[in-house]
Amino acid sequence: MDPTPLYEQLADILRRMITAGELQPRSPLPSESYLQQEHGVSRGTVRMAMRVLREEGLVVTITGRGTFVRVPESEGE
Amino acid sequence: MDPTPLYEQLADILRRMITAGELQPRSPLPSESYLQQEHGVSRGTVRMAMRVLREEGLVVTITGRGTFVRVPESEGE
DNA sequence: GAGAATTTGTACGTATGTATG
DNA sequence: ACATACATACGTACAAATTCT
Repeated sequence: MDPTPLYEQLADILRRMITAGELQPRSPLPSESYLQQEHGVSRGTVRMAMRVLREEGLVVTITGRGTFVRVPESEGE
Repeated sequence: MDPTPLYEQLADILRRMITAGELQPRSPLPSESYLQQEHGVSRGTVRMAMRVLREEGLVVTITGRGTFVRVPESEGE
């Protein structure tokens, strides 16, 4: 029952890369189009995963730039 | 007793905004995602309400743009 | 500065599955 | 069986911001 949704699975993968230190603070996550192709999911699904991480305060997204691992000390950046 | 379905209720609200002139011809209706959050319903329910209004000829929807109050004189626009 | 390419943001279209009354 | 309502997941189109050539 209730298999974990794809966007949750993708969020899990990215979350681990962050908490494991593979992705350092301020470093960019792979772009949406990359993740889309790499994981064989739609852009909407990628964006849902990103939203999960944003809501957890793990990443920050900037239009036209990308999504970055959040610096712990920053409230707004 | 069949309480009025949510999508009918939402259609009623939007229809009133149009007939009351709050929403002028060619002006955009609130987006699906906005209505979704604002009324606490799913996107499917919002879309059903929109379909009702489209079938009544009250609004016209354009992919990637939005849904607009129909101009009375236009058959196809 | 101009123009193209990249990246994220927003909006609608469609399909499927689940649950409830 | 059927209508309602939700969630997930695919797609297309267009807009905005930034970066690169």
